[in-house]
Amino acid sequence: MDEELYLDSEEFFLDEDELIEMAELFKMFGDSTRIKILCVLFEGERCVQEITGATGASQSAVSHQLRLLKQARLIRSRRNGKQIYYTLADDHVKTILGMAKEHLEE
Amino acid sequence: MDEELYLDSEEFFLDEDELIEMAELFKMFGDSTRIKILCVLFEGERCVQEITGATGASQSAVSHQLRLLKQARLIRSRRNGKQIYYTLADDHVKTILGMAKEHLEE
DNA sequence: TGAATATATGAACACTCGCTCATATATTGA
DNA sequence: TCAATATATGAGCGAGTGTTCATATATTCA
Repeated sequence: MDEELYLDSEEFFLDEDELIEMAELFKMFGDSTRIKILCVLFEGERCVQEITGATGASQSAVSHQLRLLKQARLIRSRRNGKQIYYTLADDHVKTILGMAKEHLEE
Repeated sequence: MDEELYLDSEEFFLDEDELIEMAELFKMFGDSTRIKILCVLFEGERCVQEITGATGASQSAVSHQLRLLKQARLIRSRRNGKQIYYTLADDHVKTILGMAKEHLEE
């Protein structure tokens, strides 16, 4: 019930909280609109208009998803005048997507 | 609408189909029961009973999730007598989970 | 063959998710 | 201050998800 899962000799293990955190993280990658947004941000900082244009989703849909991505700490934002600019929070996002792509290419 | 997303100088890009495939892949990691199952399989081949015991989920729940993981080609199965043994399909699973863990530890 | 065991499967349900639509908030410039 | 622009937010919906419960299928062994 409350046991930890120990993973091989490299001491990779997850307790119940980490498990849930990890599932939450992956849920963020489990939607193509969000992946699109992240991919757009791979190229650098972008404002909502730009993201909306590049993804083809509605302004509202993009805004909702940006909120989720921000809550998950995958992206950061800063205001500049009327626009709000978003960037990837760290490089792991890119690495994780890269791994996934490698997996799919087999 | 139908545009591809080009990602930085490394030529990382995704067309619409790859985007959906990738989202489907990540959805598989987006549930703690499934992550538990994958983690159990990190240690090697396991039968359903063992997986059920290690995860604490019901036999039926485990079986349903194993089917999804198999459909997603993340695991393989082989029958040995009454039991069916499951294994990870490749090493990327481990790498992807490892990346996620690294991300969460920051 | 028949009981016991291991696993899979289908239906049903509560819950979650991503979207749209309408509207609110924030900022700028006239 | 007011209109225009950029973004965020809340309600509501249709679709999808993970579980349980009951049952089906497969295999072994007596």
